[in-house]
This record gives sequence, structure tokens and C-alpha cells, in this order.
Amino acid sequence: MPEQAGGAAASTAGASRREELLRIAADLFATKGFRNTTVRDIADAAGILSGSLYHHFDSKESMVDELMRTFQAELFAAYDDILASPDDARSKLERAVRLSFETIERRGAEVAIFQNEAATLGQLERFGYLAERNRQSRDVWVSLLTEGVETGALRADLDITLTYRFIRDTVWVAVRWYRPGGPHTTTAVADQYLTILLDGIAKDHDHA
Amino acid sequence: MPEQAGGAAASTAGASRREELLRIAADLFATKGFRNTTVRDIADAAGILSGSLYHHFDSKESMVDELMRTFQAELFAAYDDILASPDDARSKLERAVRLSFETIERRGAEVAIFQNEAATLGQLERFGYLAERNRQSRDVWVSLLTEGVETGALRADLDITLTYRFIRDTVWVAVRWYRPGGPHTTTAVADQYLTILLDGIAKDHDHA
DNA sequence: CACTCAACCAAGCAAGTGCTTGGTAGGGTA
DNA sequence: TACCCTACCAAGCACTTGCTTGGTTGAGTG
Repeated sequence: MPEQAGGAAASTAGASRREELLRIAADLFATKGFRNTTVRDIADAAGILSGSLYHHFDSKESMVDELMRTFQAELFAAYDDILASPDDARSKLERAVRLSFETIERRGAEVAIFQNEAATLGQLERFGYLAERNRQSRDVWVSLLTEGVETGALRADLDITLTYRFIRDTVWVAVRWYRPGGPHTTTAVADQYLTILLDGIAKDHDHA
Repeated sequence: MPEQAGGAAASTAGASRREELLRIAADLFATKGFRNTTVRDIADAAGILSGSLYHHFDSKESMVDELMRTFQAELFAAYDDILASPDDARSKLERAVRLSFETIERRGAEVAIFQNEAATLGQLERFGYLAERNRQSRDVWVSLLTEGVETGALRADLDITLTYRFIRDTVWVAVRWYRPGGPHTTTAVADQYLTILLDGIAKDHDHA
């Protein structure tokens, strides 16, 4: 009788049922939005009834909560790795950029959810850590850029704050159009962006 | 008796009540999202009851529809101006970038709504023109970039499609953080972005 | 003065929403 | 055999949501 199986159920074999449901929810949150996704949507996609979700999770809210917490923990561990490395500023900046595009590939749903829902969810006390993570992230980029300017690797006339925002916007909003398995690899995308970011799109006449 | 006036009512004096309500709705759609904004939210902000909105509009959906149609018409008229100008490719590209940031200042709510809801709304037949406008916009940027490469103003090794996406993402997503009356003018923001986009953030050692 | 009309109110309906409650099936374990 | 535990079902409650309907008000207009 339980041979319904809506759609994306039998994918992750070894994972627990709970993780399986979380992934289904993540994909729906990412594509339809959190508020716009009903518990019945999630249940349908999993092939169960909506009430059965509450055997695994306290609430719909705690599903995003768990998704965001684990995602942020993973991401900032990677940031820490970069910051702790002995590389020069330019190399670390490059690594940070590449990390973003790779994260979009590996954790696309989580990135999309964070991009689209952080402002709304952040108003709830429970999700206060999202704003805190935002500050942390800004500090990472600003310190890398500042170090780059101070060591002479980057131009001295940059507005660090604006530059940070431009970079952050571009590397994360790419989640809207980047598709794993599509025409571009994350490496190709990162290469092209780093080329533009570092040297610009204008033809350098003085070199020709 | 009608001295309720929730909040942002008595702003546009000469405007008709209808336009006033549209603006209130636009601000709410932009900050809370379309689906996440209820007709009661809009009515409260206008100081009336939710049912009274239906004296002015057919539905909540037709409110966004009207907002998006007039916005797109205005924006693409400006694009056409740029395309029709006799300037060289680099100047036209600069104008297109500046136009985006200025549009964020003048029509911030509409830009935010389009950025956040186009994917969701676009699935409805009624909003099919949003996808069409997206294609038009891409064509504008791609043709400007292509002309730039062909005339030698831009580097020949650019991936036009990726470059287009990077530029589009950065100039439009700025609506998330740019605040009119804040620390930066649109001109300052556009100047800084054009500097980075054209010449990059790396220090050019060959010039020193 | 009779009439019109834009703008609104008061009340409520039908559909959808998150979540609860009490129960069941079936595999493992003492 | 008796027990337990995970994963689920069936039904429904309380609330929110977009929208409808019939009526009211007050500023005009012939």
C-alpha cells in the first residue's frame, strides 16, 4: 500500500529517512520559497501524509533552521581554513571566490534558501544567527581585501565596502543561474570571474 | 471620520488614490515578498479595510501586474535610448550600467519585486511577458559586449554569456543593499563598479 | 433638490495552511 | 510470547488568506 512515492524519494540510499526528508524540503524551499512551500508539498514529494512529517520534525520552521545551521557551520569552517592559510592576500581572495562557486554546486539549495529567505527569517529571534553569520562573512571579505591593499596586491583607490558588496553579490547570486552538469564547470565560472574581477574587461592598450 | 491613515498614506499629494495604493502595495511586495504580503497588510498600511481594495483593483495579482508592466515599459524605453545613440560601445556599456543603479534609486520597489518574484510569477501565463523582457534585456547586454569586443574596446578572451551574467547580477542585486539617501550616491556606486569592471581590482604593476 | 459616483465599511465564505491527536503496521528484541 | 520502537495514516481543528456582497457616506453636479 505504501507504494506512492511522489518523486525524488529513492535517491539517497544510505541516508536516514530524516535526512532524506530534509533534502526534499531543502529543494522545495529553494525553488518555491520557504513560505510558499507547504508541509503538504513536502509530504507529497516524499510520498507520505503531511502529519507524518511531525514524527521527524517539530515544525516546518525547524527544518529550515537545521538546514541553515549545518550549512553555515560547514561554510565557515571552510572560511577559517582559508584565513588560517599562509598564502598571500591575492591567493586567499581567489580561494574565497572559488569556495563560493563550489558551494553553490555542492549546496545549491542551502545557498538559495539563505539568499532568498535570510532577510525574512532573520526577523525571528530564532534565526538571529543568520545576521551574525552575515557580519562574520563580511569581515572575512573585508579583511582579505584590506590585506590585499596593504600588501600592494590590490589597487589602493578601492572603496573596500563597495568592492566587498560587488564581489559578494556576484559570487552568491550565481546560484540563480548556475546549474550543476550544465555548460560550465564551477572552475570555469570562477576562472572567468576572477579574470574580470582582477584585471577588468577593458582591453589594456598599454600592454598591446 | 476617515482620519485613520495607517502609515505611508499622505505622501504623494497629487496622485490619485489608486496610484497611492499601488505605491503602498509596491513597497510591501518589495520588502515582504508578493505571496508573503496579504491584502490586509496593504489595506492596513493604507488605513482602509481589505475589501475596499477591490473597488480599485481586480485582484492582488493585477496589482503586481500593473506595477511590472509600467516598470518594464519605462526601463526598456531607456534601453532603447542607449542602443539608438551614436556613442561607441564602451560609452553605451557605461550608460547601461549607470541606468541600472539609477533605476534602483528611482524604482527600487519595482526592481526588488522583479528580482525576487519574476521566477515565481513567470510560471503564470499572465506574467509570460516577464520572461520575454528577460530575453530582451539579455540581448541588450550581449550586443553591447559583442560590439565592444569587435571594436577592440574590450578584451577578446571574454566569455560573453558569463560576463553578461556577472554584470547583470551585480548591477541589479544591488537593490538589496542600496538605500537612497544613504552613504553612497548612485553615481559613486556606478563609478566604483565601472572602475572595477573595466580595469579590475588588481594593482597593475606594468604601469607603476 | 434629486441624483450620481468614487471611496469606503461590515460581514462573511471557501479554500488553504501549520499542526495535533489517537491509532496502526511491521520489524527487531528479551 | 510479550514488548518496544520507528515510521506512518486518518481525521480534523484553529487560523489565515483572497475575494465577494450589499450597503453607507459625503462631495459634487444638473
